[in-house]
Amino acid sequence: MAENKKILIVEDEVKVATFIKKGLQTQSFDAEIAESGSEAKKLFDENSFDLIILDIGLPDMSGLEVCEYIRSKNIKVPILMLTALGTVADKLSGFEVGTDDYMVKPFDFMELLVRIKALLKRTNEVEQPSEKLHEADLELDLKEKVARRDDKVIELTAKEFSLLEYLMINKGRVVSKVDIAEKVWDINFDTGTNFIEVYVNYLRNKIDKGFSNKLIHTIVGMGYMLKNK
Amino acid sequence: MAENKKILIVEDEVKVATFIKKGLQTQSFDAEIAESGSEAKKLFDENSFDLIILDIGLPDMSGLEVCEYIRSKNIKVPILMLTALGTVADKLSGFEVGTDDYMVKPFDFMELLVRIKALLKRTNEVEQPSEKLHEADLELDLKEKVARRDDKVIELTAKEFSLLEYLMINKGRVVSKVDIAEKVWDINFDTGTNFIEVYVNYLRNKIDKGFSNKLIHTIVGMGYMLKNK
DNA sequence: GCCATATCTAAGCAACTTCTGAGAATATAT
DNA sequence: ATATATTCTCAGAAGTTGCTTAGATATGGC
Repeated sequence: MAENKKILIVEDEVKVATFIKKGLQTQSFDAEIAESGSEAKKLFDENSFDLIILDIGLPDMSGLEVCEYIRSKNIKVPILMLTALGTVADKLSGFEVGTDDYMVKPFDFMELLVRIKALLKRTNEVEQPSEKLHEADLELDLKEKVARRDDKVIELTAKEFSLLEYLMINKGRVVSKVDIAEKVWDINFDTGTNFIEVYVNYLRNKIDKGFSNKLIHTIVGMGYMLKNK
Repeated sequence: MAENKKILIVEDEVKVATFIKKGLQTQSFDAEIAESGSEAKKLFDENSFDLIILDIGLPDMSGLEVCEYIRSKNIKVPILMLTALGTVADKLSGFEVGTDDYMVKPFDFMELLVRIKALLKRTNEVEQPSEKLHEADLELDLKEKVARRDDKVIELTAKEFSLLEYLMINKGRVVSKVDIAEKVWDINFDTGTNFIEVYVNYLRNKIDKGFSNKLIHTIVGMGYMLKNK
Protein backbone atom coordinates (compact mmCIF):
# COMPACT_ATOMS: atom_id res chain seq x y z
CA MET A 1 0.00 0.00 0.00
CA ALA A 2 0.83 3.67 -0.12
CA GLU A 3 4.04 3.97 1.84
CA ASN A 4 6.61 6.70 1.78
CA LYS A 5 3.86 9.16 2.57
CA LYS A 6 4.64 12.26 4.57
CA ILE A 7 2.75 12.62 7.81
CA LEU A 8 2.77 15.62 10.14
CA ILE A 9 2.26 14.92 13.84
CA VAL A 10 1.07 17.96 15.78
CA GLU A 11 1.41 17.07 19.44
CA ASP A 12 3.02 18.88 22.36
CA GLU A 13 3.51 15.85 24.59
CA VAL A 14 6.90 14.73 23.38
CA LYS A 15 6.46 11.17 24.60
CA VAL A 16 3.25 10.67 22.67
CA ALA A 17 4.63 12.37 19.58
CA THR A 18 7.78 10.28 19.39
CA PHE A 19 5.80 7.13 20.11
CA ILE A 20 3.63 7.81 17.08
CA LYS A 21 6.58 8.88 14.96
CA LYS A 22 8.56 5.75 15.68
CA GLY A 23 5.56 3.54 15.07
CA LEU A 24 4.91 5.19 11.73
CA GLN A 25 8.54 4.90 10.74
CA THR A 26 8.47 1.16 11.25
CA GLN A 27 5.66 1.19 8.69
CA SER A 28 7.95 3.21 6.41
CA PHE A 29 5.97 6.39 6.67
CA ASP A 30 7.90 9.62 6.72
CA ALA A 31 6.84 11.42 9.90
CA GLU A 32 7.60 14.89 11.24
CA ILE A 33 6.65 16.47 14.55
CA ALA A 34 5.36 19.94 15.37
CA GLU A 35 5.16 20.71 19.07
CA SER A 36 2.98 23.79 18.80
CA GLY A 37 0.29 25.29 16.63
CA SER A 38 2.57 27.93 15.18
CA GLU A 39 5.22 25.37 14.34
CA ALA A 40 2.56 23.24 12.69
CA LYS A 41 1.41 26.13 10.50
CA LYS A 42 4.97 26.87 9.50
CA LEU A 43 5.78 23.28 8.61
CA PHE A 44 2.52 22.96 6.76
CA ASP A 45 3.33 25.95 4.55
CA GLU A 46 6.82 24.79 3.80
CA ASN A 47 6.07 21.17 3.00
CA SER A 48 3.41 19.10 1.42
CA PHE A 49 2.07 16.43 3.73
CA ASP A 50 -0.17 13.55 2.81
CA LEU A 51 -1.86 13.43 6.20
CA ILE A 52 -1.93 15.38 9.45
CA ILE A 53 -2.38 13.99 12.95
CA LEU A 54 -3.56 16.86 15.10
CA ASP A 55 -3.82 17.03 18.86
CA ILE A 56 -6.63 19.29 19.97
CA GLY A 57 -4.86 20.52 23.12
CA LEU A 58 -1.79 22.52 22.15
CA PRO A 59 0.17 25.01 24.28
CA ASP A 60 -0.28 28.10 22.12
CA MET A 61 -3.62 27.53 20.40
CA SER A 62 -6.36 24.98 19.93
CA GLY A 63 -5.89 22.22 17.40
CA LEU A 64 -9.18 23.37 15.93
CA GLU A 65 -7.56 26.67 15.05
CA VAL A 66 -4.74 24.86 13.25
CA CYS A 67 -7.34 22.81 11.44
CA GLU A 68 -9.18 25.94 10.38
CA TYR A 69 -5.95 27.47 9.14
CA ILE A 70 -5.22 24.44 7.00
CA ARG A 71 -8.74 24.29 5.66
CA SER A 72 -8.73 28.02 4.93
CA LYS A 73 -6.03 27.17 2.45
CA ASN A 74 -8.67 24.79 1.18
CA ILE A 75 -6.35 21.90 1.11
CA LYS A 76 -7.90 18.49 1.00
CA VAL A 77 -5.19 16.82 3.03
CA PRO A 78 -6.81 14.39 5.49
CA ILE A 79 -6.71 15.50 9.12
CA LEU A 80 -7.01 13.03 11.98
CA MET A 81 -7.77 14.71 15.27
CA LEU A 82 -6.48 13.40 18.60
CA THR A 83 -8.32 14.35 21.72
CA ALA A 84 -8.04 13.59 25.39
CA LEU A 85 -11.57 14.82 25.89
CA GLY A 86 -13.95 12.16 24.80
CA THR A 87 -17.15 14.12 24.66
CA VAL A 88 -19.33 14.03 21.62
CA ALA A 89 -19.45 17.84 21.52
CA ASP A 90 -15.72 17.98 20.91
CA LYS A 91 -15.92 15.40 18.20
CA LEU A 92 -18.68 17.33 16.53
CA SER A 93 -16.85 20.64 16.55
CA GLY A 94 -13.86 18.84 15.13
CA PHE A 95 -15.84 17.56 12.18
CA GLU A 96 -17.34 20.99 11.71
CA VAL A 97 -14.01 22.69 11.17
CA GLY A 98 -13.09 19.99 8.73
CA THR A 99 -11.34 17.05 10.30
CA ASP A 100 -11.79 13.71 8.62
CA ASP A 101 -11.53 11.45 11.61
CA TYR A 102 -10.72 11.56 15.28
CA MET A 103 -9.38 9.30 18.00
CA VAL A 104 -9.61 9.54 21.74
CA LYS A 105 -6.45 9.30 23.83
CA PRO A 106 -5.19 6.96 25.06
CA PHE A 107 -5.46 4.99 21.84
CA ASP A 108 -4.30 1.73 20.44
CA PHE A 109 -1.52 2.25 17.89
CA MET A 110 -2.81 -0.43 15.57
CA GLU A 111 -6.15 1.30 15.41
CA LEU A 112 -4.45 4.59 14.59
CA LEU A 113 -2.63 2.83 11.80
CA VAL A 114 -5.83 1.37 10.43
CA ARG A 115 -7.48 4.78 10.32
CA ILE A 116 -4.44 6.41 8.72
CA LYS A 117 -4.40 3.80 6.00
CA ALA A 118 -8.11 4.22 5.39
CA LEU A 119 -7.75 7.98 5.04
CA LEU A 120 -4.78 7.70 2.69
CA LYS A 121 -6.53 5.09 0.62
CA ARG A 122 -9.48 7.39 0.12
CA THR A 123 -7.37 10.28 -1.18
CA ASN A 124 -5.30 7.96 -3.33
CA GLU A 125 -8.27 6.64 -5.19
CA VAL A 126 -8.86 9.97 -6.86
CA GLU A 127 -5.39 9.99 -8.36
CA GLN A 128 -4.53 9.39 -11.95
CA PRO A 129 -2.93 6.27 -13.38
CA SER A 130 0.70 5.87 -12.54
CA GLU A 131 3.02 8.28 -14.25
CA LYS A 132 6.14 6.50 -13.21
CA LEU A 133 8.29 3.79 -14.69
CA HIS A 134 10.08 1.37 -12.40
CA GLU A 135 12.91 -1.13 -12.52
CA ALA A 136 14.46 -2.39 -9.30
CA ASP A 137 15.06 0.66 -7.09
CA LEU A 138 15.17 2.98 -10.09
CA GLU A 139 12.14 5.13 -10.77
CA LEU A 140 11.51 7.51 -13.65
CA ASP A 141 8.98 10.18 -12.79
CA LEU A 142 7.29 11.29 -16.00
CA LYS A 143 5.45 14.07 -14.22
CA GLU A 144 8.36 15.74 -12.53
CA LYS A 145 10.83 14.67 -15.21
CA VAL A 146 13.38 13.31 -12.79
CA ALA A 147 14.74 9.91 -11.93
CA ARG A 148 15.09 8.51 -8.44
CA ARG A 149 17.28 5.73 -7.23
CA ASP A 150 17.11 4.59 -3.66
CA ASP A 151 14.65 7.50 -3.26
CA LYS A 152 17.37 9.99 -4.05
CA VAL A 153 16.53 12.44 -6.79
CA ILE A 154 18.67 12.35 -9.93
CA GLU A 155 18.38 15.33 -12.26
CA LEU A 156 18.59 14.53 -15.95
CA THR A 157 18.99 16.65 -19.04
CA ALA A 158 16.33 16.43 -21.74
CA LYS A 159 18.26 13.96 -23.90
CA GLU A 160 19.31 11.83 -20.96
CA PHE A 161 15.71 11.71 -19.87
CA SER A 162 14.38 10.55 -23.24
CA LEU A 163 17.10 7.96 -23.54
CA LEU A 164 16.37 6.54 -20.11
CA GLU A 165 12.65 6.65 -20.78
CA TYR A 166 13.17 4.64 -23.96
CA LEU A 167 15.34 2.11 -22.16
CA MET A 168 12.81 1.75 -19.35
CA ILE A 169 9.87 1.31 -21.69
CA ASN A 170 11.85 -1.48 -23.29
CA LYS A 171 13.29 -2.90 -20.10
CA GLY A 172 14.44 -6.49 -20.43
CA ARG A 173 14.72 -6.07 -24.19
CA VAL A 174 17.83 -5.24 -26.16
CA VAL A 175 17.49 -2.03 -28.13
CA SER A 176 19.89 -1.33 -30.99
CA LYS A 177 21.65 1.93 -31.59
CA VAL A 178 19.63 2.36 -34.75
CA ASP A 179 16.43 2.10 -32.69
CA ILE A 180 17.75 4.58 -30.18
CA ALA A 181 18.84 7.04 -32.87
CA GLU A 182 15.40 6.86 -34.46
CA LYS A 183 13.28 6.94 -31.34
CA VAL A 184 15.26 9.26 -29.10
CA TRP A 185 17.06 11.53 -31.55
CA ASP A 186 14.59 11.19 -34.38
CA ILE A 187 17.38 10.81 -36.93
CA ASN A 188 18.59 8.12 -39.28
CA PHE A 189 21.60 6.63 -37.66
CA ASP A 190 24.19 7.77 -40.17
CA THR A 191 26.39 10.30 -38.45
CA GLY A 192 29.84 8.91 -38.12
CA THR A 193 29.98 9.85 -34.47
CA ASN A 194 29.48 8.01 -31.22
CA PHE A 195 26.93 10.20 -29.49
CA ILE A 196 24.89 7.26 -28.25
CA GLU A 197 27.83 5.70 -26.44
CA VAL A 198 28.51 9.08 -24.91
CA TYR A 199 24.96 9.46 -23.66
CA VAL A 200 24.81 5.94 -22.31
CA ASN A 201 27.96 6.85 -20.45
CA TYR A 202 26.34 9.98 -19.04
CA LEU A 203 23.39 7.92 -17.84
CA ARG A 204 25.61 5.31 -16.26
CA ASN A 205 27.47 7.98 -14.35
CA LYS A 206 24.22 9.31 -12.96
CA ILE A 207 22.32 6.09 -12.43
CA ASP A 208 24.62 3.13 -11.98
CA LYS A 209 27.72 4.76 -10.52
CA GLY A 210 28.13 3.79 -6.88
CA PHE A 211 25.65 0.92 -7.08
CA SER A 212 26.83 -2.64 -7.27
CA ASN A 213 23.61 -3.63 -9.00
CA LYS A 214 24.11 -2.18 -12.47
CA LEU A 215 20.96 -1.67 -14.51
CA ILE A 216 22.33 -0.57 -17.88
CA HIS A 217 23.94 -3.43 -19.77
CA THR A 218 25.92 -3.44 -23.00
CA ILE A 219 25.23 -6.27 -25.41
CA VAL A 220 28.21 -6.07 -27.68
CA GLY A 221 27.29 -5.82 -31.34
CA MET A 222 23.57 -5.61 -30.52
CA GLY A 223 22.86 -2.60 -28.39
CA TYR A 224 21.88 -1.86 -24.83
CA MET A 225 19.43 -3.25 -22.32
CA LEU A 226 18.04 -1.96 -19.06
CA LYS A 227 17.48 -4.83 -16.68
CA ASN A 228 17.66 -5.76 -13.01
CA LYS A 229 20.46 -8.31 -12.55
CA MET B 1 -26.33 20.38 6.22
CA ALA B 2 -27.08 17.47 3.93
CA GLU B 3 -30.48 16.25 5.11
CA ASN B 4 -33.07 14.24 3.26
CA LYS B 5 -30.36 11.79 2.41
CA LYS B 6 -31.22 8.13 1.95
CA ILE B 7 -29.52 5.76 4.33
CA LEU B 8 -29.62 1.97 4.23
CA ILE B 9 -29.32 0.16 7.55
CA VAL B 10 -28.22 -3.44 7.19
CA GLU B 11 -28.75 -5.05 10.59
CA ASP B 12 -30.49 -8.25 11.65
CA GLU B 13 -31.13 -7.30 15.26
CA VAL B 14 -34.49 -5.59 14.89
CA LYS B 15 -34.14 -3.60 18.07
CA VAL B 16 -30.86 -2.06 17.04
CA ALA B 17 -32.05 -1.41 13.51
CA THR B 18 -35.20 0.41 14.51
CA PHE B 19 -33.32 2.36 17.16
CA ILE B 20 -30.98 3.69 14.48
CA LYS B 21 -33.81 4.25 12.03
CA LYS B 22 -35.83 6.31 14.47
CA GLY B 23 -32.81 8.31 15.51
CA LEU B 24 -31.97 9.12 11.93
CA GLN B 25 -35.55 10.08 11.17
CA THR B 26 -35.54 12.64 13.95
CA GLN B 27 -32.58 14.17 12.08
CA SER B 28 -34.72 14.10 8.92
CA PHE B 29 -32.74 11.41 7.22
CA ASP B 30 -34.62 8.90 5.12
CA ALA B 31 -33.72 5.46 6.50
CA GLU B 32 -34.51 1.96 5.34
CA ILE B 33 -33.76 -1.41 6.95
CA ALA B 34 -32.44 -4.64 5.45
CA GLU B 35 -32.45 -7.57 7.84
CA SER B 36 -30.20 -9.85 5.83
CA GLY B 37 -27.39 -9.75 3.32
CA SER B 38 -29.55 -10.83 0.42
CA GLU B 39 -32.19 -8.26 1.26
CA ALA B 40 -29.45 -5.62 1.45
CA LYS B 41 -28.18 -6.52 -2.02
CA LYS B 42 -31.70 -6.40 -3.39
CA LEU B 43 -32.49 -3.02 -1.86
CA PHE B 44 -29.14 -1.68 -2.97
CA ASP B 45 -29.79 -2.68 -6.57
CA GLU B 46 -33.24 -1.17 -6.58
CA ASN B 47 -32.45 2.15 -4.91
CA SER B 48 -29.71 4.70 -4.72
CA PHE B 49 -28.54 5.33 -1.19
CA ASP B 50 -26.30 8.12 0.01
CA LEU B 51 -24.81 6.03 2.79
CA ILE B 52 -24.90 2.47 4.07
CA ILE B 53 -24.65 1.34 7.68
CA LEU B 54 -23.56 -2.25 7.59
CA ASP B 55 -23.49 -4.78 10.41
CA ILE B 56 -20.73 -7.30 10.00
CA GLY B 57 -22.66 -10.16 11.59
CA LEU B 58 -25.64 -11.06 9.43
CA PRO B 59 -27.65 -14.30 9.42
CA ASP B 60 -27.04 -15.36 5.83
CA MET B 61 -23.65 -13.92 5.00
CA SER B 62 -20.92 -11.68 6.36
CA GLY B 63 -21.26 -7.93 6.10
CA LEU B 64 -17.91 -7.96 4.39
CA GLU B 65 -19.44 -9.94 1.56
CA VAL B 66 -22.18 -7.35 1.17
CA CYS B 67 -19.53 -4.67 1.17
CA GLU B 68 -17.59 -6.43 -1.54
CA TYR B 69 -20.75 -6.80 -3.59
CA ILE B 70 -21.41 -3.07 -3.37
CA ARG B 71 -17.85 -2.17 -4.18
CA SER B 72 -17.77 -4.57 -7.10
CA LYS B 73 -20.43 -2.36 -8.62
CA ASN B 74 -17.73 0.27 -8.17
CA ILE B 75 -19.99 2.60 -6.32
CA LYS B 76 -18.40 5.21 -4.15
CA VAL B 77 -21.23 5.33 -1.63
CA PRO B 78 -19.82 5.64 1.88
CA ILE B 79 -20.09 2.50 3.99
CA LEU B 80 -19.99 2.59 7.77
CA MET B 81 -19.41 -0.81 9.28
CA LEU B 82 -20.90 -1.88 12.60
CA THR B 83 -19.23 -4.62 14.52
CA ALA B 84 -19.72 -6.34 17.81
CA LEU B 85 -16.24 -7.74 17.55
CA GLY B 86 -13.84 -5.04 18.50
CA THR B 87 -10.61 -6.59 17.36
CA VAL B 88 -8.23 -4.68 15.20
CA ALA B 89 -8.07 -7.51 12.69
CA ASP B 90 -11.77 -7.12 11.96
CA LYS B 91 -11.42 -3.42 11.53
CA LEU B 92 -8.56 -3.91 9.14
CA SER B 93 -10.34 -6.43 6.95
CA GLY B 94 -13.26 -4.04 6.84
CA PHE B 95 -11.13 -1.24 5.49
CA GLU B 96 -9.58 -3.60 3.01
CA VAL B 97 -12.84 -4.51 1.37
CA GLY B 98 -13.63 -0.86 1.13
CA THR B 99 -15.52 0.45 4.12
CA ASP B 100 -15.03 4.09 4.98
CA ASP B 101 -15.48 3.95 8.73
CA TYR B 102 -16.48 1.56 11.45
CA MET B 103 -18.02 1.63 14.90
CA VAL B 104 -18.00 -0.92 17.64
CA LYS B 105 -21.29 -1.99 19.25
CA PRO B 106 -22.63 -0.89 21.62
CA PHE B 107 -22.21 2.65 20.39
CA ASP B 108 -23.37 6.09 21.32
CA PHE B 109 -26.00 7.33 18.89
CA MET B 110 -24.60 10.85 18.83
CA GLU B 111 -21.25 9.48 17.77
CA LEU B 112 -22.87 7.50 14.99
CA LEU B 113 -24.55 10.69 13.83
CA VAL B 114 -21.27 12.59 13.86
CA ARG B 115 -19.61 9.96 11.73
CA ILE B 116 -22.50 9.80 9.30
CA LYS B 117 -22.41 13.55 8.84
CA ALA B 118 -18.66 13.49 8.34
CA LEU B 119 -18.94 10.83 5.65
CA LEU B 120 -21.74 12.62 3.84
CA LYS B 121 -19.87 15.89 4.03
CA ARG B 122 -16.82 14.33 2.47
CA THR B 123 -18.66 12.98 -0.56
CA ASN B 124 -20.35 16.34 -1.02
CA GLU B 125 -17.11 18.27 -0.97
CA VAL B 126 -15.57 16.56 -3.94
CA GLU B 127 -18.29 17.83 -6.20
CA GLN B 128 -18.05 21.59 -6.50
CA PRO B 129 -14.74 22.88 -7.81
CA SER B 130 -12.83 25.06 -5.45
CA GLU B 131 -12.54 28.77 -6.05
CA LYS B 132 -8.96 28.94 -4.92
CA LEU B 133 -5.80 27.14 -5.87
CA HIS B 134 -3.03 26.60 -3.35
CA GLU B 135 0.56 25.62 -3.15
CA ALA B 136 2.53 26.25 0.00
CA ASP B 137 1.75 29.80 1.16
CA LEU B 138 0.77 30.87 -2.36
CA GLU B 139 -2.91 31.18 -3.13
CA LEU B 140 -4.59 32.00 -6.42
CA ASP B 141 -8.05 33.44 -5.98
CA LEU B 142 -10.03 32.56 -9.09
CA LYS B 143 -12.93 34.78 -8.10
CA GLU B 144 -11.06 37.92 -7.20
CA LYS B 145 -8.41 37.26 -9.85
CA VAL B 146 -5.52 37.97 -7.57
CA ALA B 147 -2.77 35.96 -5.97
CA ARG B 148 -1.73 36.03 -2.35
CA ARG B 149 1.49 35.00 -0.80
CA ASP B 150 1.97 35.08 2.92
CA ASP B 151 -1.54 36.64 2.94
CA LYS B 152 -0.26 39.66 1.03
CA VAL B 153 -2.19 40.53 -2.11
CA ILE B 154 -0.32 40.34 -5.42
CA GLU B 155 -1.99 41.95 -8.39
CA LEU B 156 -1.55 40.17 -11.70
CA THR B 157 -2.22 41.11 -15.29
CA ALA B 158 -4.55 38.92 -17.31
CA LYS B 159 -1.78 36.95 -18.99
CA GLU B 160 0.19 36.58 -15.80
CA PHE B 161 -2.93 35.29 -14.14
CA SER B 162 -3.66 32.64 -16.77
CA LEU B 163 -0.09 31.53 -16.80
CA LEU B 164 -0.01 31.12 -13.04
CA GLU B 165 -3.38 29.42 -13.10
CA TYR B 166 -2.10 26.91 -15.62
CA LEU B 167 1.02 26.28 -13.60
CA MET B 168 -1.00 25.80 -10.41
CA ILE B 169 -3.49 23.45 -11.99
CA ASN B 170 -0.50 21.38 -13.06
CA LYS B 171 1.50 21.79 -9.89
CA GLY B 172 4.09 19.11 -9.44
CA ARG B 173 4.11 18.46 -13.17
CA VAL B 174 6.51 19.84 -15.73
CA VAL B 175 4.67 21.74 -18.44
CA SER B 176 6.43 22.43 -21.73
CA LYS B 177 6.47 25.75 -23.51
CA VAL B 178 4.39 24.21 -26.26
CA ASP B 179 1.74 23.30 -23.69
CA ILE B 180 1.85 26.78 -22.25
CA ALA B 181 1.61 28.43 -25.66
CA GLU B 182 -1.41 26.30 -26.52
CA LYS B 183 -3.25 26.48 -23.23
CA VAL B 184 -2.47 30.00 -22.09
CA TRP B 185 -1.99 31.91 -25.36
CA ASP B 186 -4.08 29.60 -27.52
CA ILE B 187 -1.52 29.62 -30.31
CA ASN B 188 0.69 27.07 -32.00
CA PHE B 189 4.09 27.65 -30.58
CA ASP B 190 5.76 28.92 -33.73
CA THR B 191 6.53 32.59 -33.18
CA GLY B 192 10.23 33.02 -33.11
CA THR B 193 10.03 35.04 -29.94
CA ASN B 194 10.53 34.36 -26.27
CA PHE B 195 7.32 35.69 -24.74
CA ILE B 196 6.97 32.72 -22.41
CA GLU B 197 10.35 33.27 -20.80
CA VAL B 198 9.46 36.91 -20.40
CA TYR B 199 6.18 36.12 -18.67
CA VAL B 200 7.71 33.54 -16.42
CA ASN B 201 10.17 36.21 -15.47
CA TYR B 202 7.33 38.65 -14.68
CA LEU B 203 5.66 36.03 -12.50
CA ARG B 204 8.86 35.26 -10.67
CA ASN B 205 9.37 38.90 -9.88
CA LYS B 206 5.91 39.13 -8.38
CA ILE B 207 5.70 35.75 -6.68
CA ASP B 208 9.10 34.35 -5.81
CA LYS B 209 11.17 37.49 -5.41
CA GLY B 210 12.11 38.00 -1.79
CA PHE B 211 11.15 34.47 -0.76
CA SER B 212 13.79 31.87 -0.14
CA ASN B 213 11.29 29.13 -0.94
CA LYS B 214 10.99 29.47 -4.72
CA LEU B 215 7.90 27.92 -6.26
CA ILE B 216 8.53 28.35 -9.99
CA HIS B 217 11.20 26.00 -11.25
CA THR B 218 12.89 25.80 -14.63
CA ILE B 219 13.58 22.35 -15.96
CA VAL B 220 16.03 23.07 -18.72
CA GLY B 221 15.02 21.64 -22.06
CA MET B 222 11.64 20.49 -20.74
CA GLY B 223 9.67 23.39 -19.39
CA TYR B 224 8.54 24.83 -16.09
CA MET B 225 7.06 23.40 -12.93
CA LEU B 226 5.32 24.97 -9.97
CA LYS B 227 6.16 23.05 -6.86
CA ASN B 228 6.86 23.46 -3.18
CA LYS B 229 10.46 22.32 -2.61
C1' DG C 1 -7.32 61.46 -28.74
C1' DC C 2 -4.24 60.91 -24.87
C1' DC C 3 -2.29 58.52 -21.25
C1' DA C 4 -1.33 54.50 -18.58
C1' DT C 5 -0.92 49.93 -18.61
C1' DA C 6 -0.52 45.47 -20.73
C1' DT C 7 1.50 42.77 -24.15
C1' DC C 8 4.92 41.45 -27.16
C1' DT C 9 9.64 41.67 -29.66
C1' DA C 10 14.44 41.80 -29.78
C1' DA C 11 19.22 41.44 -28.46
C1' DG C 12 23.10 40.44 -25.33
C1' DC C 13 24.91 37.36 -22.30
C1' DA C 14 25.63 33.55 -19.20
C1' DA C 15 24.97 28.94 -18.22
C1' DC C 16 24.17 24.73 -19.65
C1' DT C 17 23.40 20.97 -22.95
C1' DT C 18 24.70 18.60 -26.82
C1' DC C 19 27.85 16.87 -29.90
C1' DT C 20 32.53 15.63 -31.79
C1' DG C 21 36.81 13.32 -32.01
C1' DA C 22 40.71 10.92 -30.34
C1' DG C 23 42.82 7.72 -27.40
C1' DA C 24 42.12 4.06 -23.80
C1' DA C 25 39.91 0.01 -22.52
C1' DT C 26 37.45 -4.00 -23.41
C1' DA C 27 35.47 -7.75 -26.03
C1' DT C 28 35.52 -11.01 -29.91
C1' DA C 29 37.44 -13.81 -33.51
C1' DT C 30 41.10 -16.30 -35.54
C1' DA D 1 48.26 -14.77 -28.19
C1' DT D 2 47.37 -11.50 -31.45
C1' DA D 3 44.65 -8.75 -34.41
C1' DT D 4 40.42 -6.52 -35.13
C1' DA D 5 36.25 -4.59 -33.87
C1' DT D 6 33.54 -2.47 -30.53
C1' DT D 7 32.73 0.32 -26.67
C1' DC D 8 34.13 3.63 -23.03
C1' DT D 9 35.94 7.90 -21.39
C1' DC D 10 37.35 12.49 -21.43
C1' DA D 11 37.92 17.18 -22.78
C1' DG D 12 36.70 20.75 -25.30
C1' DA D 13 34.06 22.90 -29.24
C1' DA D 14 29.71 24.09 -30.89
C1' DG D 15 25.12 24.88 -30.25
C1' DT D 16 21.03 25.78 -27.53
C1' DT D 17 18.30 27.43 -23.91
C1' DG D 18 16.86 30.60 -20.65
C1' DC D 19 17.29 35.12 -18.17
C1' DT D 20 17.24 39.86 -18.24
C1' DT D 21 16.61 44.40 -19.84
C1' DA D 22 14.90 47.82 -22.77
C1' DG D 23 12.05 49.39 -25.98
C1' DA D 24 8.09 48.87 -29.52
C1' DT D 25 3.29 48.00 -30.22
C1' DA D 26 -1.36 47.24 -28.77
C1' DT D 27 -5.31 47.95 -25.67
C1' DG D 28 -8.55 50.17 -22.74
C1' DG D 29 -10.19 54.03 -19.66
C1' DC D 30 -11.17 58.72 -19.38
